[in-house]
Amino acid sequence: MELQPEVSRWDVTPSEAVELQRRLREQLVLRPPPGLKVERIAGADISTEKGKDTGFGGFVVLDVETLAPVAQSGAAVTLHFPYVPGLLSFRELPIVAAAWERLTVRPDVVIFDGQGTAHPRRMGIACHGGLLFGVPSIGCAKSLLVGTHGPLGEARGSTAPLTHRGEVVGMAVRTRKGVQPVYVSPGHLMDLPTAVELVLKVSPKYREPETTRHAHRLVNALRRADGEGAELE
DNA sequence: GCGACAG
DNA sequence: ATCTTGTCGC
Repeated sequence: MELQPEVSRWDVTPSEAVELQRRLREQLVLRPPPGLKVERIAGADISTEKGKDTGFGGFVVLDVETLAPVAQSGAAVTLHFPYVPGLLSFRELPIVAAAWERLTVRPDVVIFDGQGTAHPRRMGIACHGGLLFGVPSIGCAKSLLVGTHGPLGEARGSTAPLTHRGEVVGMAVRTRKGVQPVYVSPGHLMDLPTAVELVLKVSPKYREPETTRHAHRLVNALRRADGEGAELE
């Protein structure tokens, strides 16, 4: 038996998970690979059911110019970690990883539904996922975990730096006029300006990125199909 | 000790 | 996240 790499170690207690995050963050690279070209961008998400312990995860890869889906994958995995603020990756990544293994088309960037560096230890699910898959990643959350920001303009594209303990850890971004902003932060192999630019690019019409919207629909469909006795791949 | 707290 | 119906506004 070989010891699992720390980046894919899920059999930990909440206390051990916190220590693991402190070590993993040393491996983070907060800048894009030189000459990064983004042609395909993916969204990852999971769906769970109230009284059950099965999680349905999936990826949807989009052409970054047309935003048309070019590939997708899904997987059902038993949940083994509770939802604990700050430790979301330990609950969701095992499921997302199973779907990643079934994804045949590799995206250039992955957008996660949650925080990147806008996290107590700068190791949100987007950071952990980027490290795990070795892919540039972005965190785009619907609400804040940590940090504060000043007011931002009403227009789509308006931004306001998100600060935590004296550091700029992300950006509040208005992706649509008249709606609450989303919170963007780099995951791995990514920087804040590039993350904000990409999120705006894939969110031309609605508050959330098209990647997230597609992934969310996919995993919910998988969950419902499973409940009806159907078997999907 | 109290309040906050991604999904 | 999930549980749920109608309802207010562009």
